Amino acid sequence: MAVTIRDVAEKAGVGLGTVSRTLNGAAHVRAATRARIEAAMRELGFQPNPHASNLKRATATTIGFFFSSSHHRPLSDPFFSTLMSGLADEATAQGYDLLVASAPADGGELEKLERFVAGGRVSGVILTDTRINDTRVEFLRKAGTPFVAFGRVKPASAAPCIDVDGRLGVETAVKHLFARGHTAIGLIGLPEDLTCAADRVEGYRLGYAHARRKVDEHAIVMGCLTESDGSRATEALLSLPKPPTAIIACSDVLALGALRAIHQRGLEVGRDLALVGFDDIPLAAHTSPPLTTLHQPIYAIATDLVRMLIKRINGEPVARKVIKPELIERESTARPAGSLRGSP
Amino acid sequence: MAVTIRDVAEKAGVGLGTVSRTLNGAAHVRAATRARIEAAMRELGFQPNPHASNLKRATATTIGFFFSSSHHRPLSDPFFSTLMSGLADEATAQGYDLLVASAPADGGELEKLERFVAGGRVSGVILTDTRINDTRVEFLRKAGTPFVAFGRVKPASAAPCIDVDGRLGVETAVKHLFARGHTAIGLIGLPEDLTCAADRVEGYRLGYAHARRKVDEHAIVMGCLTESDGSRATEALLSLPKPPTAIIACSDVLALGALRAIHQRGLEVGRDLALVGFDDIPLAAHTSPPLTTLHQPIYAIATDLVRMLIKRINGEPVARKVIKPELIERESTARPAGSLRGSP
DNA sequence: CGTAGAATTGGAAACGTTTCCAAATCGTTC
DNA sequence: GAACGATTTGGAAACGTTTCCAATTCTACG
Repeated sequence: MAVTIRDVAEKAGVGLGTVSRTLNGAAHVRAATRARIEAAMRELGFQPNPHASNLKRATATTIGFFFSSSHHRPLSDPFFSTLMSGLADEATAQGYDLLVASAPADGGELEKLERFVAGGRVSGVILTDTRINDTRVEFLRKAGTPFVAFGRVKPASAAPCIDVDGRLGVETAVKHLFARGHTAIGLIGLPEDLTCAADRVEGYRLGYAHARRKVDEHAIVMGCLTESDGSRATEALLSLPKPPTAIIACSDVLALGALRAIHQRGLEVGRDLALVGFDDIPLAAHTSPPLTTLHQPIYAIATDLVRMLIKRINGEPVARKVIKPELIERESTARPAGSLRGSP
Repeated sequence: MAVTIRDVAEKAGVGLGTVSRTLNGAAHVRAATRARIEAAMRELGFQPNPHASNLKRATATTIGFFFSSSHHRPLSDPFFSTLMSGLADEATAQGYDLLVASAPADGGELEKLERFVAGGRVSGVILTDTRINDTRVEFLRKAGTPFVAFGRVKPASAAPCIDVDGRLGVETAVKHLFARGHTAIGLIGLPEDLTCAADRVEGYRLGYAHARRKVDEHAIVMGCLTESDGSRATEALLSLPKPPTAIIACSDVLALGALRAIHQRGLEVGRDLALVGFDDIPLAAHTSPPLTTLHQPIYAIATDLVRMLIKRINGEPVARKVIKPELIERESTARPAGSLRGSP
């Protein structure tokens, strides 16, 4: 049987309470006593039993990360694993455990979430890819569980969140392309139920409005989040009677698909067509040609989410954050439209 | 305060023990009684407190997944997130929680692992990317914690594992390339402390031996696991006095780097040079040209690891598994060597 | 209907902490 | 050195389960 607080107390010749106080911040313990207790702990190899303390405290030092397994985002999206790593690193650094659960968006999501929250299994939850009318948000708000989200949260009062300003991002991209002489820009959008989807389309329209140009509604294709979706959407765009000379894909994985579709048409990105992605996954710098894209600092966002959640758990006020995506210019948009092959 | 087992017992007019038994498999509870108890549970919205049961049972229904954050594999490797998803899905499906922790391979890894294991925080651990003389294996073996690993485990008695037969895989690739008329094949290897690294090099040598050819030691370049490493290694291979006409990269991410480096030299994969990857990440089917690669069923491996671990936790015997990677032929090796531009 | 044996049931004790209150000790000041 | 407040300390009770044993209730059979 493992060594308990009682063994430590006995060995150090003190009471149970004193050992417990030493464990938790050492308030009201004389330095000499504490030293003795700590020595005893070391000597006995004492490890506090988390279950006992969780039970008594009716909470856990555990953060829950909940993601939809089969929603839109493919499992292999580098976005996801970078986020995951940031969460794990920061949670560990802050002395929290990270509990991970997945559920298909369509079925049993709330049940999973309930189990997650029930009995204080976690002290707070992190959501990602928030949706319009997100039932998870509603559920957590009702349950009174502290949570934060990556992606806008609808009743702003429900929880703080980190949101990347996709509107600004796409608008910047559109302006960038217009500045390089493009006139017809295609947009590959995200699944419409994601909060960020509408934003990005809006940014697209803003960019057009700013240039006093009229949006060709056929040049907006809504996709999902996989590479194949990107290819398909690009096919559609290139088959338009008046195909665009530039394409903005709302995620890098979509852009990778676009890259391939363009290539398969015998065209070359950067020479025949411009392409802009969104995310700046590490791979984006390494495609051929390297991809101009809107950078989201995903790892930093992940660590920040953890810090925000912990503050929230501790009852401190936390403000929502909006991050401006930065346009990373690479070769996929290097050539001005006028010099593109096949341009008028 | 939450509703407890005691409230349920009272409401259903039964004793504590009966409710508890109903919760855990309903052994020795009459159907009528159980129905009454379940009704009471539903009515009161009872959720068992996991901390209490963990404390009493001195264990948790929790699986720990431990990964090295900054070892070699980049955070964004799709390999990793696919694995992660498989673990999460299967653990959830089996009624287990998944606890995730990361630590840099060089510092504090064992301390993290200890905290992980201490006090029964997890009932078993899953490791990945096992290393030669892996201290984690040693630690877990000594601690008596059930664990399984993705990657060979050295004292085979320590734990069951799933290993992909990299030797066979690379040998197959070499044979495939020889069969297509190649004579000089470069190999981009993995970090040498990984158990799988040596295997793959060995497979390479076997393939050469089988063809009664002599290995050019300069054609073996050890890399890490990032895209840039792949580029760098490819640069080195292409700068050899007698550059290879085909390259095998020991991971798809490395192959992506190779793809770029080759492209930057003005060469084209599939036309001027053949390329084979390892992993078959989803992207591999979508590069240009699509990548011939050795398929590892990562998601299936992940779910299987979970099942194996649970068996192990329950004391059932579990055998190690060796998976044969399957060569997926795509266009990156489509053309026989004789037709390659610049071939003799 | 009685009885043995099996199946079901009730409830006390225990898991290892934290938390509270009362008791003991300390340090100051008169 | 007495008195007093502040600080430190000890330990019982409680957190919500599980698990055991003993007690009770069934079932089947003569």
